[in-house]
Amino acid sequence: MITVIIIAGRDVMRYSRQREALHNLLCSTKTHPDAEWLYLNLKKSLPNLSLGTVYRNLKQMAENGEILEISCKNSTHYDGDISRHYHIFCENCGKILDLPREYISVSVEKNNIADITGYDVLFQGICFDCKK
Amino acid sequence: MITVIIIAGRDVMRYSRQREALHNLLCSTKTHPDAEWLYLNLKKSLPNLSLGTVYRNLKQMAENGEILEISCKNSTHYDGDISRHYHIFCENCGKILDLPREYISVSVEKNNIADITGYDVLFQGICFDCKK
DNA sequence: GTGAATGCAAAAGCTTTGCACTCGA
DNA sequence: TCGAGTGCAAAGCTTTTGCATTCAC
Repeated sequence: MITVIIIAGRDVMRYSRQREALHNLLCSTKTHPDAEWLYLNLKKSLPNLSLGTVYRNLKQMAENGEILEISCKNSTHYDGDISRHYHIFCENCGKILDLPREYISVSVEKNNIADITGYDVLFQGICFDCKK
Repeated sequence: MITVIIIAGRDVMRYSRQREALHNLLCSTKTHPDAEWLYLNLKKSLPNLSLGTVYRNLKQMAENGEILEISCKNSTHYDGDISRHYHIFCENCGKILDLPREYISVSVEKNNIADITGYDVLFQGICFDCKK
């Protein structure tokens, strides 16, 4: 008899300087950058960094729930803040801003279409900087 | 004295068989297709149709508010139903389903971050078909 | 007739992937 | 040591664009 034990959950992950730097940078900025921006900014401290590594790690961290992915017009942005909050896409300058939870209330009733496991609200608007 | 009158709004648009077919197809399906699907399905009745034309018209119609754009993981989907409703992305099969307005309530309070002009809620979940 | 829209194909993003090498445990 | 993670470059997708041609008005 053969017993196969499948252990669910993420694979063992080794420490990597690149992934740590990526996570640190993402947590220290509020600009919701894309992969390209992260790559260019990390190049300063990690000159050998490659874009493939950035994408690989972002994908991995997003799957593990360590960071958030924000799907926006034709490109993906990332957020190191995984607390429940929402985003506003400024139609004028393209920036993505945080909209804290207290401004919004969302309630979902039971339905027979799907079991809802989560949701994301992306607002459109004109940010305070652009209004001026 | 020179008077310049700027007329806001969309440019004059000529009728085009391709655009009409695209809009008809989009309004007659509930599957929230992407450009590729629309292209392949219209090829049957418009054999000379090109993918560039599909993209050009989708972009144009979305800008005019005639159709909706749904930004999803790494590709854009479209919806011919522009009435206020929400979407569920099934994490199992990848389908996008409609979630009628009555199941959801969203309220946004005044804030000093941005003037909010609209929003989109994308739910994640497991659809009824996949649950079975 | 005029120029908006098309078809085609090339180019331009963005993202993933194969492979040899490096480095963490 | 050994295999997960990296760097590099090529490939894969999706989307845009330039240009000659077609077609709506």
